[in-house]
Amino acid sequence: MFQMEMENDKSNPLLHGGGRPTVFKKGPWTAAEDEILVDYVKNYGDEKWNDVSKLTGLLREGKSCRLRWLNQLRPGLRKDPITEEEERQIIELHFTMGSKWAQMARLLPGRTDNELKNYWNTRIKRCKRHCTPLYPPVLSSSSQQQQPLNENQDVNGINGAGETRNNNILIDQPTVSDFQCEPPQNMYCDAVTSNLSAFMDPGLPSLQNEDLYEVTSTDLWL
DNA sequence: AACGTTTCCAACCGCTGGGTC
DNA sequence: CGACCCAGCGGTTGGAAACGT
Repeated sequence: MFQMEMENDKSNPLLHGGGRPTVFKKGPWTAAEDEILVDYVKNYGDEKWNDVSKLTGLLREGKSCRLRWLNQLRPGLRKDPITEEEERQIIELHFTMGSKWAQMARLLPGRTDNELKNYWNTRIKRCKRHCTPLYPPVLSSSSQQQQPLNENQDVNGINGAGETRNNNILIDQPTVSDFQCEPPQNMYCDAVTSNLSAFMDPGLPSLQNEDLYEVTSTDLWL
């Protein structure tokens, strides 16, 4: 058993004198630590994270073990880059759910909440720099229509966390003032592009001579 | 080649809510 | 019913890699 092996290994730096250690290791995980954690989950399941150090001698906080397992080690995780289709889904989901990363991750098999959060933070930075909208007008304009309530919404429009809502849509995202430049008074986007692909890359030119749709700053800077 | 900037991502921190005593 | 513990979650940070000049 891995636990016995570890306890007998006097040279193992991960060992401690029994019980829960008072000081836990931090920083990047080693392959050896990963192996111990995977072994623990095989034997005890992916709950009781505070027992990991006690049962395996691993000098990691339960919290850290849980995170490592969920985000890196558990089976079924996808390691490939986020696809265009997934990007569309993330944008749509964020538009309707706000920053509910864990809920969003459940709808995107193989992706983790951390991954989605990282993606979105990068997107925010990119949009700020390019002065482009976080959400495409296609979504923004549809917000004027009835949307299904999500489970976190109350009936008042503003919740206790300071999040505001547009109709029934919970929105917690950077405000206009968070962006480096002023929002445009108006802006033209290609309405023919009813899917979101034109907005995947904010660097793409959006001005067209034909089939233009005027997007107000309200649409763009919710 | 060197340097600065941007992007990506793993990991930590602090808070919250549910369960238990 | 309050105190405590713990799992879960979202926000944030920091380092490495990639990219641009």
